[in-house]
Amino acid sequence: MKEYDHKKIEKKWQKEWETDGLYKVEDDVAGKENFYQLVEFTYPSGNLHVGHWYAFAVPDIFARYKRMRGWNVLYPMGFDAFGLPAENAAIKEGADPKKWTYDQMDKMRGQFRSMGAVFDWEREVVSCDPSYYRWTQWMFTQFLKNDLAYRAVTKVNWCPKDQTILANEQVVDGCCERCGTEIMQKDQEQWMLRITKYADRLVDDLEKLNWPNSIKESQKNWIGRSEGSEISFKLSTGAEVKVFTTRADTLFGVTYIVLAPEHALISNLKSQISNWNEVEQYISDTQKKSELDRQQSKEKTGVELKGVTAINPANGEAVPVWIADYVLAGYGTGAVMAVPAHDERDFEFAKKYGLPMRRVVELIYDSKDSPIKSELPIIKRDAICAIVRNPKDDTYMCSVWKNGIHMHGLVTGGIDAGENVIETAKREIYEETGYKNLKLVRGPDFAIHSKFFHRMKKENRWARFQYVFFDLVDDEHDPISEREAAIHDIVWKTKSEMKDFFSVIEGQFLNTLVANPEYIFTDDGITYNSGEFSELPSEEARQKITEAVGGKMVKTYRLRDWGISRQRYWGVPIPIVYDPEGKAHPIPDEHLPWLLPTDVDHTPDGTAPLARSKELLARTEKIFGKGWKPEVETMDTFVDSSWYFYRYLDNKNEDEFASRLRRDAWMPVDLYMGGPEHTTMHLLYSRFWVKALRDLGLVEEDEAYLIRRNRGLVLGPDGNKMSKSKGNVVNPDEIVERLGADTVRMYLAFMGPYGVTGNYPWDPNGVVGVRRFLERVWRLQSKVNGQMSNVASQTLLHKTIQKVSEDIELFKFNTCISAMMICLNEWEADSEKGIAREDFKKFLQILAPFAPHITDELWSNVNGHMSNVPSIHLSSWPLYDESKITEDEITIAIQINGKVRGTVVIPADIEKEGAEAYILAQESTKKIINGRKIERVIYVPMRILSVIVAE
RNA sequence: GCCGGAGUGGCGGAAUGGUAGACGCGCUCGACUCAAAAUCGAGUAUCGCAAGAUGUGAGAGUUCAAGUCUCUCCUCCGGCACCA
Repeated sequence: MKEYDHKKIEKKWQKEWETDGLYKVEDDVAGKENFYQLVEFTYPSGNLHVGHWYAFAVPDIFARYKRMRGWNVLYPMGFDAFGLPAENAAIKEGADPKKWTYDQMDKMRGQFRSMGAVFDWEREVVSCDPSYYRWTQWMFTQFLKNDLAYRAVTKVNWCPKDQTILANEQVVDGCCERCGTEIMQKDQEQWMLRITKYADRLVDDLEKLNWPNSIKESQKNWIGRSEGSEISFKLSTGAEVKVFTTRADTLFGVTYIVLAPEHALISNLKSQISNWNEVEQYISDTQKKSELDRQQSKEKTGVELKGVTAINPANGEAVPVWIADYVLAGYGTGAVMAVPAHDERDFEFAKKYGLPMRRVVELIYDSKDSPIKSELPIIKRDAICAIVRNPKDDTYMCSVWKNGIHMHGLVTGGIDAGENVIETAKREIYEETGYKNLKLVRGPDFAIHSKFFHRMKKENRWARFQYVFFDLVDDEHDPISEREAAIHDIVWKTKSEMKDFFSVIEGQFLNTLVANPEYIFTDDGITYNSGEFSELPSEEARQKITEAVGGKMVKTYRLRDWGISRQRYWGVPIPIVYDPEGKAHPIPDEHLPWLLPTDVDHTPDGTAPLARSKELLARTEKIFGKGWKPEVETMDTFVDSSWYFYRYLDNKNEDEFASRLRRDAWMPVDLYMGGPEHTTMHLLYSRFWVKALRDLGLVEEDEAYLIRRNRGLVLGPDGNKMSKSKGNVVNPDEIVERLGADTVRMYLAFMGPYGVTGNYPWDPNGVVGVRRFLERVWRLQSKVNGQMSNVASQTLLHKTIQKVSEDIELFKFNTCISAMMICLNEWEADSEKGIAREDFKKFLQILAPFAPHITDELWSNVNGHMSNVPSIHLSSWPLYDESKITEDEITIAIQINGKVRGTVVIPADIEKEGAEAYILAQESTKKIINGRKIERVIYVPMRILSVIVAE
């Protein structure tokens, strides 16, 4: 037997597969269903790193498995070849971006081939190729004609280092996602795509996708839909301000309104504003602040617009109008109504500037101790709840009810006619506890509404307890009446003890109140002090109040339209020309592709390099006439990747981006595996793109990716993210050279489950472990003989087939490999008997997707080239035989009082009742039970016998 | 702060509510060898000589039985964040 020579074997089979066209994919194969598996096409960085292997070689296991399962699988490959990195690298090396990119792609194709993946290179897609971007341009013109693309002046994110505009999605913490430079805000005209038109569908359609919850939630967060009301406030000047609020239920609590400094109305009010200088100063100060500064400044600032007031439409009250930069111009209506009693930010602002607050929503809860009885009427009461602190030891007065009527645990009582809250509280404290020297420290302010059944009075109560806080002045107290003494005891509890003492809601609320003197109530509750809208649940109040003041319920989104203009060279030219009047026209279809000119110095200087192209201008004038000017901006590369999966289907089609026939054959993508970094960018953009194409009647589906799985990250051996500066980069070429592609593929699959976002350090020893496994498989061929397999090894094999078949469907490649290792371990331990050829062949088949080269070699070796199947990869996935998996004997664990004390082996064919008696009759069981009285027996077939005995 | 996810040996990780730590790495001992590597065999959660006890971020709960279910809390990762 020769040694396992991975180099020779891998080279041989890669060549063989290519010669035989083994992985060429037809669109329609009789008797087979199509399966479209996708991974994001890669950027041509010029060098394949471990991340690429993890991204492409591991999913290849699944693609190969699906093929063996009888699917016609398309798992294509291509290059996302436009964009900044190529351009920057080219500039750095003084090379032409095009040449540089094509050179890198050549290098990478060779590296990709060493993976032994099933890519059909005939279908390759290259986004910077005119045959591709012709369709990117065409789609843009279609969007333009259907009002999905438009040109507008907007605030844009400008990266001073890369000298280009960035999409919101490309700005992270106020810095450029790519180079980390702090971005600037700038007004600029650019081409926009109307993604906001799809905001609702982008949220709602997530429902039907088999995607991880985390991606769905991230996309929802990103879109940031919030449902609220738009309400108009009339100003004293006659103008009107619309505000957006999600809390219309608090409208009666408005004590001022705030406009964003950029609000368009402000300049119109100039003549009425008495402190205009101050206002103007504030606005210009705000404009000078960078976005980052504005986000990070915690201290709220603002200026009152003196001489102007706003009328609260709910109660006709005049309230002051302020401008402040905590209100964002770009969200909602750029103006808010301020309710300091129920909003943290308004509260902070009001506190700083001495603005009043008014509480209009209170907490309400239904008692769980004593729930109301639905057949009885509910009687409302005003009541107090006294919180009495002993300042000496910081404990609080609580009462323990002796007769089980416990409802509150504090001193409470109804307010009598003509009595005020403080008097009531003092009277109740005296009656119940005898203490008489009290100092009022706070209240009455907060109130909570409690609905409960009053057990002594036998009636339903809806009590509004107003909280009053006292400190004990001294310990002096009188004896209390016998009647009071009979129902409760007074105990003193610390803050933390109180938490456990009360029912959950009450305790939490109380603790918050006690701990935080500045607590404000921001939750939904029940309205109060709100005129005819009082005592309504928040939800209901929002609707009724909005309607009553002539407002409307609206949805607002955080998502902005997608700006696609880039002032760089290496991208798709935006297919637009301007006539002599400056009006934009799409380039007609017959002039597409609208080629990227080559006569350009593309050193970035903040202006679009295409503006310097004589070639482009000349072409424009030649086709459209003198005075016409070309658009000089290029497109964001996220446009290219928004539709690339269609082009794989029909990459040579010159008449359409993809024919209906091909699209019907393959779309939607069945399985999309990729990186978590694409969650709110590529995945959102391309979902929008597909929906837009569908609305234009260009495709059938409105979601392109049925199943999405995000992969994890491979870290360096030191547990850190691989980076050149840390010197922890693992070079896959070197490992492939030394240990083989099969080993690298399998090791990456073995590190942990695929399709979950986890981080796995690359363990150099771990790779060797996988290599050892393959060597042992290799050596096992010498034990293969033509004999019938024995029962034990068959049982093992079929269990292994079952485990691998099940786990591979769940992308748990790690446990598949583990199962195959177990099988090999046991076969080896028992190897004198030899391995039946048929068993070994089945084992190779389940290993084939993981290690395609070595298995094809061994397959041809054990078959002696006599097989009618020339490659193992054309064979069918072996099915396990249920009858071979069942064991004759099973091991049952014996549990005594919940603890495992031993095991018993029983014949597998004993019925449930029989088994119980059989196990109990075993000597070993009796020994464990040791004569104790059996009180209960629970038998779980195949697993465990749980015995409860008297101690 | 809000939303989502995760916490298990020295490490990566296994465990339909049913014998926690499979499999791999590492480590220890042994065989082979002049020696080393490779390979093979035995062992490897913690404490304990052992019997046994303890153990899945912390604490409660449900259950005959909890890594798994429920609640509270802590830590880490991802998304959003002065978003009204």
